[in-house]
Amino acid sequence: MITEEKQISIIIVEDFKLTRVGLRCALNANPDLNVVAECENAVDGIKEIEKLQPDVVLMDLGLPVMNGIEAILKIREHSSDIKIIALTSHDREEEVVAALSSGANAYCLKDIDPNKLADVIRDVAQGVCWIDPVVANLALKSIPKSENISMLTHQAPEQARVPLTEREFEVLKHLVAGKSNTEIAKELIVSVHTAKAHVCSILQKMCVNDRVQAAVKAVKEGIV
Amino acid sequence: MITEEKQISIIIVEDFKLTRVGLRCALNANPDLNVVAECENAVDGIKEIEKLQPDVVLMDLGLPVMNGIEAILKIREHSSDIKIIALTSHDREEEVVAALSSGANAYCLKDIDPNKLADVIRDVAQGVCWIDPVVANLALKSIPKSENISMLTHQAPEQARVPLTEREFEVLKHLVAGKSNTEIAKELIVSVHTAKAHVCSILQKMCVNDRVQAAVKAVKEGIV
DNA sequence: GTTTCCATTAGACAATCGGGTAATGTTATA
DNA sequence: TATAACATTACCCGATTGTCTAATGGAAAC
Repeated sequence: MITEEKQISIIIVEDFKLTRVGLRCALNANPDLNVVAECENAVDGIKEIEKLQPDVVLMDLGLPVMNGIEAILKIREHSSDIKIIALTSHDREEEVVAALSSGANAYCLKDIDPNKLADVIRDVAQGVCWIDPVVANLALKSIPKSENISMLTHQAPEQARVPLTEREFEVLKHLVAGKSNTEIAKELIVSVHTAKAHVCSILQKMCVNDRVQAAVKAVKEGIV
Repeated sequence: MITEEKQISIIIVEDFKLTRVGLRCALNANPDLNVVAECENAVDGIKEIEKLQPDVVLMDLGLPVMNGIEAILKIREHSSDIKIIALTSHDREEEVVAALSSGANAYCLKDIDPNKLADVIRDVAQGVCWIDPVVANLALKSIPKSENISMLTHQAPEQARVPLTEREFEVLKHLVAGKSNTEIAKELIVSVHTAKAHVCSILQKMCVNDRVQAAVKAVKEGIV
């Protein structure tokens, strides 16, 4: 599952220069990791991230002016593909939950072993959610008990979901962005008829009645 | 942080014998891992776990009779130290959330690379929370937005968002549910004109162009 | 080589949507 | 009391949506 055919590009956002340099050195010692930029504040960080589209962002939470959580929210407004590792030196509960619910994929304490951090980066680049032992319980506790656990305790009927095609998936992303059929068509350089056909197909496959339901379902299930 | 001075004891709970044997072989190939018991059902599994007090439990979720989630709940009644890795072959959303909220520390799909699984076990034994890429988004999405995220993000001045009225909030909920203006009107026992007026107002206040964007924004910001 | 799946295009149609403007009654708050 | 904010209703109109049927070409699977 975890393949490492090409380098993982990384941007570090961290206010302490010493930590920044330390991270870069430690990570660049790994041939498959490539620190493409370092930023000392969130504003620069967001700019660089939009420009360079890295695979992974190491985001310090304790930044001045705009803090890490705000930065994560900002990043998530535009991109959901970039993986974000929240870095911090302490373990305040609210911060853990806030970071993860804001869109961070992982949560590390700064005293992590550099080699371990490299491993985590590789994992997270593949989409893994990784949470430091010190705060893992906090994060897990914040997951609400499913109100219908009993439903699961005796097998729920699997509802054979029909998979979307690649093209439909593209259309869905635009749909979730709130674009009209006309706009989607323009974006994909096809006729409006095509866009409509795809949307129609998406609605049927997702078992929903209209594009709003499709968008909401897509967001809730994280398929964006 | 991750030290491996002594062996990690493991109990496997899995109904398919072939998978069980496969897991044991793969794991025992690692000198630091030690499979101390295998069980083909949850009842035996719980007994063995209580008796042997392993470091880590590999718990299949798709067990017959008493399924994995029930088993996890049972285990957690007595012990919180034992680390539980939920194993499954599919990726049903409810199951992911249910497993984690029931007390699992990690969630793996069965198609994981055996060596990777060994790594995960080492991590989880240290308390790490590890969630497979395929379902990581689902898990993270289920973490509720901290209501006081604004406390951590000294924002607010920039946005100056107009607050929705109670009525508009009601309408928004129906909108997110994918209902049409007509349906919303029926639900709230008002005329379609009223529903439209509210929707129009919602769109303006939320600074979006159409109901899809409003719905997506509402879901993403957790105001549903 | 045939069949199946997918992407593409088209026309037509009823239903719905979103934006105007405007009016009325209620309820707070100043 | 007066002013503001909100909920409510109404009409019009252009744009958009979702569904239908139907056809074509390419690619993959059998």
